[in-house]
Amino acid sequence: MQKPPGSIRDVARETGLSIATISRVMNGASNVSPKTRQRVLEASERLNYLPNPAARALSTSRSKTVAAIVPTIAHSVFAKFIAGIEEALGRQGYSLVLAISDGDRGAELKSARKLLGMGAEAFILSGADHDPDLIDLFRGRGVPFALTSIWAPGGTVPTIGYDNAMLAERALNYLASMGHRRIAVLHGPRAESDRTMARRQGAERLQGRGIDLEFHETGLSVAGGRRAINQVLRGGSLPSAILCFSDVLALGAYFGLSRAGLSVPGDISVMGFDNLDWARDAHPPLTTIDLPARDMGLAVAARIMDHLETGNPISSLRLEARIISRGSVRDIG
Amino acid sequence: MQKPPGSIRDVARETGLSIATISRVMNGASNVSPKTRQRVLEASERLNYLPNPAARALSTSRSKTVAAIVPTIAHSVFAKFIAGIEEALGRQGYSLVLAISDGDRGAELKSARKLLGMGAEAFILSGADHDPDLIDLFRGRGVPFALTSIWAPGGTVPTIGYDNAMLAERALNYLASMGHRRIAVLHGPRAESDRTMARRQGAERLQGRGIDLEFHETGLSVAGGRRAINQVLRGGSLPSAILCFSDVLALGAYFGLSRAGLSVPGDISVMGFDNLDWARDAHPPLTTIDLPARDMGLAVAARIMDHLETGNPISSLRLEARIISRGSVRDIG
DNA sequence: CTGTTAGCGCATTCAT
DNA sequence: ATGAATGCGCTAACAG
Repeated sequence: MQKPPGSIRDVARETGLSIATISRVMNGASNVSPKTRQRVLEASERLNYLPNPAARALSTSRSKTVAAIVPTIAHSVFAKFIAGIEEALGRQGYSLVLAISDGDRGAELKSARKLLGMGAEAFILSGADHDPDLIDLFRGRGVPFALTSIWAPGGTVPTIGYDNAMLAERALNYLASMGHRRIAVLHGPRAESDRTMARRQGAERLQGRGIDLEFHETGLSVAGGRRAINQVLRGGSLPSAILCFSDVLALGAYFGLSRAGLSVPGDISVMGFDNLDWARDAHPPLTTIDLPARDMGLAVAARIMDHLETGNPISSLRLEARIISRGSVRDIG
Repeated sequence: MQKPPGSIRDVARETGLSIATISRVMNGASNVSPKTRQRVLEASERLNYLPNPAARALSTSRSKTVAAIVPTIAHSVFAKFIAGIEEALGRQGYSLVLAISDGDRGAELKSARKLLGMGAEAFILSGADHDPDLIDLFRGRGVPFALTSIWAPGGTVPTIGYDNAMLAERALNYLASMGHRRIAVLHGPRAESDRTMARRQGAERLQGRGIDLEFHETGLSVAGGRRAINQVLRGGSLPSAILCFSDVLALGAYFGLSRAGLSVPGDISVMGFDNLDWARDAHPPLTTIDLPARDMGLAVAARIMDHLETGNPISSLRLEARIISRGSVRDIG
């Protein structure tokens, strides 16, 4: 089928040099005379030569390939995260192999097996919830990996992300500082995401302490946000603010409220989580928590590559996320 | 660093068989006695053995890896597209290596070189606009590739996508059929996307024929849509409808119009392009063109794998996209 | 600075 | 149904 690409020997023959020298040039070794290097480069160009990656990988037992398994890429936080990973890896000549698990532990395990079998050297996972066999698999083979979107100090595995519980608590405190006492919290399915669970737990710490919380679990989508809003509106007395554990839900809330003829923040305040691209340009501009998804991608990738090259352990990292005050929360204090 | 994973020889030793037999079992060859197969499988399990992908690739000159280079994954049409590719590849044991070009031809070329050098067997590109060197590179090495998001029959390269010009024309015809004669068209930077260009050209075919068109080129983002709306509003007489060449722009339009106190579709109609997840749940629900992004991903992946396995040429495919009438376009006819 | 050589781990003839 | 031997293309010691 494929025309067999030229091998290192062809270049050696063409230049009258040995394959070792060609190899040196292709790997940027220093101990090659400039003239020879030049000659080799030209010949490679002429012969359209490119080192065979499989042979190289076999010889060095390095593939320079890192795998990421994410639950979805449809939500742009993940998209940004992936873009960050890809950018960092690319800068150092690494490649990204991607798999999507749809939040299913079994699918994740299966993907991991496949990717391992394709030569991935390290893995980037999301969240803390994984098939135990997965972790065993990695441990057993000494495959480096890191968990992201969470920060769980003390554990034995490196985590690079945010303190979800704390952020939720802080968001609620912010709303409280604006005078809100009765708050509805919208979030996605807890079963699908330990991040969601952590946020909810963080929020629950405020329960009672003068704050009245009502939780609404719904689908993690605009449709879900809208449905949840309908529920909220059907309730007895309206909350003065709505905290959404994702901007996607907040968008659904916007639409639902608009449909109901309620104005934000005049009638009700809305706060999000993520700081998606459109948040700034929404009407009204959405007050939300800025999650540094891209930075998270850059950070894991950097740490993983460092580990791969130096053997330094992958250290955990807590990323800062700050509240961005825009127009969707009214001070009723 | 890494504990050296067991090799085929370890399994051979453990079972007292030859490496050839182990290889046969690992590849599901038929000519192995069930008992032996069983024995091998157990030993592999026990030794935690996994065939070395590099060695396998070197021996077979197949990596079962397909590369996709997309301009971005931030827009969910692309995210869906990628998800489709990944799903189809995964089902057949292929892996996806992903690179993001940010719409830059040079970056795309560079990524392609890298991915080729990592063993990608085939490439999935977006649109028709690429560095000539890229195509030469593929041609020169006999690397299969396909262009997506466009459908350009007659060309020498396989294209799998939609007829962008025709879709734009059809969208405009739809608006015309609803009585709209004065229409503003919002679109992203033409320089960055030949799809945008094609759509605009398709739209221009309606110029004059009783339809009055005004084009607004802006950033491909919610912010861009909102800015463009401000421009539209500053113009003399208002158009009765706005056609956005992306739902993302339509969302910006919604916000911009809402800000201006204009109601959709009461004061002005809005139509999108993409049918993103939220379109159905927007308020009002967005009338748009449903682009089958996921199907497109499934289709390219399937065709590429078929080519890789059988040598059949990759055939082009025109995907259907239909208009979804929802509430954002009013019949003023 | 350059050449020689020995594997890397596996798939694959060719025998048996 | 199984085994022995060869080579895939390259890197890394070692030799000079």
